[in-house]
Parts: sequence; structure tokens; C-alpha cells
Amino acid sequence: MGSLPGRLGSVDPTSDRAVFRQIADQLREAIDRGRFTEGEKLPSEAELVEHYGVSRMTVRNSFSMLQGEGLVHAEHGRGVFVRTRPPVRRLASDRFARRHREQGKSAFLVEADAAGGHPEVDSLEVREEKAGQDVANRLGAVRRVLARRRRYLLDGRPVEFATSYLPLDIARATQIAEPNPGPGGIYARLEELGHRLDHFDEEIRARMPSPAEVRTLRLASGVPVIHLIRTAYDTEGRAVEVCDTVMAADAYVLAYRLPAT
Amino acid sequence: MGSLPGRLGSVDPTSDRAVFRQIADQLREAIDRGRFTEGEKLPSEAELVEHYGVSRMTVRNSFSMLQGEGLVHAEHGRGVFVRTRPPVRRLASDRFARRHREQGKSAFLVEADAAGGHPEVDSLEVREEKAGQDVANRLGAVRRVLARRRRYLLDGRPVEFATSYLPLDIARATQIAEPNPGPGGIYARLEELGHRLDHFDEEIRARMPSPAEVRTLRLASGVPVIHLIRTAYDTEGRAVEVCDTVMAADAYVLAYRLPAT
DNA sequence: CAGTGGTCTAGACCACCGC
DNA sequence: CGGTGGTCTAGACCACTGG
Repeated sequence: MGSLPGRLGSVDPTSDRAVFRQIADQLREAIDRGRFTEGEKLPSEAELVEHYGVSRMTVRNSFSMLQGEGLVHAEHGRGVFVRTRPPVRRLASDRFARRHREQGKSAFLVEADAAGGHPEVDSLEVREEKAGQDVANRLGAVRRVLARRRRYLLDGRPVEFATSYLPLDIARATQIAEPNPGPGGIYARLEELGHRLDHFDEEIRARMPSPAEVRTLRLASGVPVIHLIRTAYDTEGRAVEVCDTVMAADAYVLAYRLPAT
Repeated sequence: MGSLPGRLGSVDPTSDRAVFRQIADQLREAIDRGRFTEGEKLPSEAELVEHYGVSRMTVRNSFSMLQGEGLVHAEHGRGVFVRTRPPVRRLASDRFARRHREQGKSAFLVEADAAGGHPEVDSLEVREEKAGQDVANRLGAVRRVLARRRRYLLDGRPVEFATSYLPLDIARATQIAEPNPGPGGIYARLEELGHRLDHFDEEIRARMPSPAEVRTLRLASGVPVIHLIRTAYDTEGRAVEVCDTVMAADAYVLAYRLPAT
């Protein structure tokens, strides 16, 4: 207990700044300055109640702020801890290069190799369904599609949930409709089917996750998601796949190269 | 008041799911289903206290959840409202094409034109300073740099805060060091100085904003930021600029084109 | 078991908004 | 001015964790 005053100051109840904000400020600064290190347990609510002479609600309000900022996370029965940075997957701008497919690697494995982590795929689901408005537009007024849903994990942690949509006239009754699409992934199969890939268009958004996404990706509070929609085009200009991906934002860095043309 | 039961149900205090979560669920669903429309005021805390027969803290806890999800926002003295989607700036993958610069337009103006909004730039600051570790690495072990800071607004709303770092041996005493870099922006000036641009590398992350970023971008709670770091290379392979950009995530869609090569 | 965070109550006073 | 959200108190009981 004698260590608390050494790392945290006191609050001014007459200040314009709300007390719980002052407490949050002090905790934030202490974390930024490294007085609390990654993964370290913060003082318990009870300790802070005593240290600052405030009610428990006030302390909890401070913690709630820091959680919303993604700085700390609470574990029931254990304490509140400084958030640790998870290993990051870097998506390189050449991740769909043909040379990777020709080595029999899917894009996910290429990236996981680079990160040195252990990749897994689960929750596989392949089915035919009616295309949503947005997907239909991107695929060029297609009605029904083959949908491939899967979740990716890195070192046991879910990091990404993706759905690929392909026009039925291309994918039906091919290996793309099988759970395991074979070496090189569905892009390799598309090329074998005569759809030589020309380019991919990607759209990126970031937002807070829906409750369903929080469950699927086991997201801590204060972690946004990156929403990426990729459309693959063959050399004849036809959109042959739309991939809708939601990623845990704290697990990714996306890299792109833009020509100055 | 008679309309509340029509749009909202009741809670089960004996359920495993916490009461404030049940209330948040019902409000979320009502919003999703359009029973409350964008910009509409939700029932006041007092009304919900009466409707559900719970304490005010419980209701506030529900609102707090929805705020964290970016679904609603509170206005002191007015009420809690369904968040409205702001106009979005779409950053196209050809936004740095030379043809735009040759028309005398900076990248920001090109994008704003496309969005049909009214663009502004403020908080301009140009100074020489010591490069941070990361910037120094990206620029190739440069010590001191010219830093150009500015904030972009769209229709009066701050949407982006950016800092460009340029090696002093390139930028010092040129128009790049002036507040107004002239037509086509600093990239046009770099090319005039003999640094013909070859490509740009961009790195994208998403995270919750720091308190400083909340102020600068006037961010509502539940809005993440997109953190973009761009490095510009000339045809000799030298890094001639690093631009560090923080964007309000709800105001942007980023688009990229990847070759299938 | 003691210590931790999770939920909830029933109040209180304040600051801000719009009429 | 009345209605709104913002802050805060002083309790209470619960569920989870760890030894």
C-alpha cells in the first residue's frame, strides 16, 4: 500500500475536471510512463477507493474510461491489468502475388509464416445462398452465390472472420465448393478454371464491433475491428470473388504499395 | 409514454444476463430494426427507469454500452440520440496519381471534390525538429527533419490530422518549408526539385483514440481512429517523405488496388 | 476462505438545454 | 423554469479467482 502514493498523486474535488477523469488521467500517465508495465496488475478498486478517498463507483468509472481506450482490461476475480500488445499479423502488399500461390500456400499461411505464429482455421462453412445487395452489386448482378465462411486463429487466438462469395456458375461443383479448396487456396482453383486473376480491389473501414463480432473474435473492450471488402477480378474484367473480412484491429497491420503513376 | 411499451419489452431480473445488458440489447435491436431512426432521441433515462422499474445507474450502464459501440451519443441537457452517419471520404487508390498533381490539386482536394464536400485546412505548423526513432528509420537514418503539421476539415468537421516529415537536405529553404506549398502540394514540389516519385508505401492500423486525438478530431465516444503511415520513395529508391496521419474512422473508406502479379 | 471485479439500489447535487 | 444528462455517495449482494 505504501507504494501507491509513490506512483499516483491525489485528486482535487473542486477542480472543473471530474474526479473520475482525474483518476483516469493519473492511471493513464502512470501506464504511459511505464510505472505500470504491460500485463501488470493495477491497484484494486478497494485500494484506489482508500488512496483517493472516493466511492467505489468513481473508481470504477475511471477504469471504465481506460477500458474504452483499450489501455486496460478487467478480469473478474483477479484484477485490472495493463493490456498487452498481441502479436501482430502484417498483411503485405504482395500477399496475393501469384508466386505465393504457385508454392501451394494460401494467403493466410503466407502471412502467418512471416509473423512466425501458429495459424489455424476453424468454423468452416460452405453453402449456396442468396447474395446480399452489396455482394450482388460487386459481383455484377449475381443472384445466388457460393459462400465460404471461416475463422482464422493465430496462436490459438481468433483474429479474423471471413466470408468469400463466388458466382455459382463459376464455383458450383468444383473444388471451391469443398471444405478444403486444395493447395494455393481458392485463387489457385479459380486460375485453373480459366479465370486468370488480374487485380484485387480492397475497401477498408474501421469501427467498433457488434456484439456478435465481440463473441466470434473474443474481443476485449476497447478493441475496434477492421472491416475489409476485397473484390477479385480476372483478366477479362469480371468480378469472380468478393471476400468480406472482419479483423481484430489490435492483431493487424495492413500494408499497401501505391504507384506514383 | 404510452409508446414505450410498443417499442421496448421488459427485462427478466432472474436471467443470467445482466439487466443492463438486456436493456442495451432491446435498445440496440430497436435501433437496428429502425424503430428508432438516425438522429432520433431515445427515451430519457427517467422514462426508462420507470418503464423497466430499475435504478438510474442501471439505465445509464446500458447507455454506456451503446455509446461504446458507437451506436448512440449523449448530449448534456438534451438527451441520448441515435448516432448519424457522417459523410464519408473515400480515399481512392489512384489518389496520388501524377495526373492529379499536374492539375494543381493536392490529394486532399482531389478526394474532397469526389465526396462533394467543402474542404478546409487549419492548424498549420511548419518547423524543423528532431526526428523520432520510427520516422528516422523510415527516412533512412535522418536526424533532423522538416515537420509539416495540419488538420483537415470536411464541411466544418475535423476528420484528419497529419504530419509530414521530410529530410532537411531536401526541404530546407524550399517552398516545402512555407506554410503554403503551392499548387499540387509538396509532392509536386518534390518532383520539381528532381525527386521524381516512384511509389508510396502505406501502413494501416486501427485503434481507439488517445484523449488528445479525441480533442483534436472532436471524436464522439465509440469512434476509433485509422492510423496511416505513408512513406514516399523517389525513383532512386530514397525515402523522401513520411506522412503520419490519424483519421476519424467513421469519416473514411480507404480503397486500394492490388496487382495479382 | 479472502480478495477481486460485476451488478444493483436509492438517493443527492450539479451543469446544461430550451422554452 | 423543468427536463435532461453528468457526477458522486454509501451501501448491498453476487460470481469468480486463487491459495
